[in-house]
Parts: sequence; C-alpha cells; structure tokens
Amino acid sequence: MTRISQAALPRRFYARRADEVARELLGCVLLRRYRRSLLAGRIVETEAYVGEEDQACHARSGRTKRNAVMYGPPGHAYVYFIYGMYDMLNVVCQPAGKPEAVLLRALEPLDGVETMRRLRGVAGHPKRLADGPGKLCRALAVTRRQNGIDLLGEQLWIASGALAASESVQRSARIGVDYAGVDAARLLRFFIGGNEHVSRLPASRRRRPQR
DNA sequence: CTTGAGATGCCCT
DNA sequence: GGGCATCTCAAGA
Repeated sequence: MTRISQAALPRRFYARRADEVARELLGCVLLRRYRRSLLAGRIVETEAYVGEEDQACHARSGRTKRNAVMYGPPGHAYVYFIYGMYDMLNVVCQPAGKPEAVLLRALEPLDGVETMRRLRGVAGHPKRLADGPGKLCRALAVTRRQNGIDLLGEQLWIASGALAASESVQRSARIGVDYAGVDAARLLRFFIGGNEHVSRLPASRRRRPQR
C-alpha cells in the first residue's frame, strides 16, 4: 500500500486554467476504488485542452451531448469513447461554463499492479501497463460509466504528490491532434522527463534520443 | 528494432 | 458517412 496521503485534491485545484492543472498534476497520484481493491498510479504524462478557441479541444464547436461535462463544474471526470474501442479519462478544469480539461495519458503503477495486469490482459513490466491514455483507462477500469463523476468522491480521485529533485517537467505538442491547425503545435503536453512510464510516441514522430 | 494495417462504435458535419 | 485526444499484432530487416 502506498504511504503517501490519499486525500483528494480540493475543488479549487481544478478551478484554474487547464495548462496549469496539467503541469501540476505531474507527480500526483490517481486513485481508483474497484471492487474492494485500491488501484493507484503516479501521473507522469498529461495534456491540456483549453476551451472553444482551441481547435484540438472537443469544445471547439460548442457544447454538445458528448462534451457537456466539460462545461460543468471543475473536479469532475470527463470520459469519452474513441476509435470504437478506447475510453479516455480527463479532469474538468475552470469554473462551470469554461470548457477546459486535462487528459491523463500515463501512469506509473503504484498499487494494485496485479489487478491492473488482469484488467489489461497482459503480463510483463509495469511500465507497459498504463503508458497511454487508452491503456490507463483499461488498467483502472475506467469507462464511460464514470463520465461526469465527482473527483472528490469515493470511486476515483487524485491525491497530491511531488516531483523528485532529479525530475523535471518537459513539454511537447499534443499527440494525435494534427488536424488542429496552429493549435496542433502548442506545447500543451506535459510529462516527466526521462520517466519510463511515459507513453511511447509513434515511431514516425520519435526523435533520436538526445545525449 | 521498425512499420503498417485493422479493429470497431459513436458523435457530429 | 467521415473521422477520431489509440492500441496490438504480425511481418520485415
């Protein structure tokens, strides 16, 4: 069992710009109550989606049935289904009416690793268990059933955490939003530099490891 | 190690 | 009906 505090971050943490929240979520711990077990992972990669003006954001065409939760109060889960197969977990930011959110893209598994493996249907190293937004949802049994739930509640919440002195925040363009024109280039993806649990980019986008 | 294709369902133009 | 904030597997080198 993890020894860090499991207290949920307060509502005001989320009631800010999504890019600030995305950066500060790095190192925090996502907790999931699932059938009597507690699953936990350290957040190592996020992306900010920053409102109707952001051409990569689901709110770019205004409020719809799918994105309605983003327009609601902060500190709630926005979970949507994509590619016919995967769910994506976001946390809603900003006060109600301002549709911003942070996509949780990768975790370093801390607790409940065996359950995560079972949910994912894979064996092997924990660094492959939740190193991508679709895998993260599978590993924590998060689906559209959780869309709209309060992150200050009982089944899914985030506790504070910190970066080690040796860790640094890195930024890049967001993944998979090439259609978004100039917004595709904005540096709204945040990750812990060098962390092994960060998602692997498609080879076509990968750069040579810097030395 | 790499690349490419296929899976698969729902929202919204 | 297009396209999507993805992933896995198989095959090649």
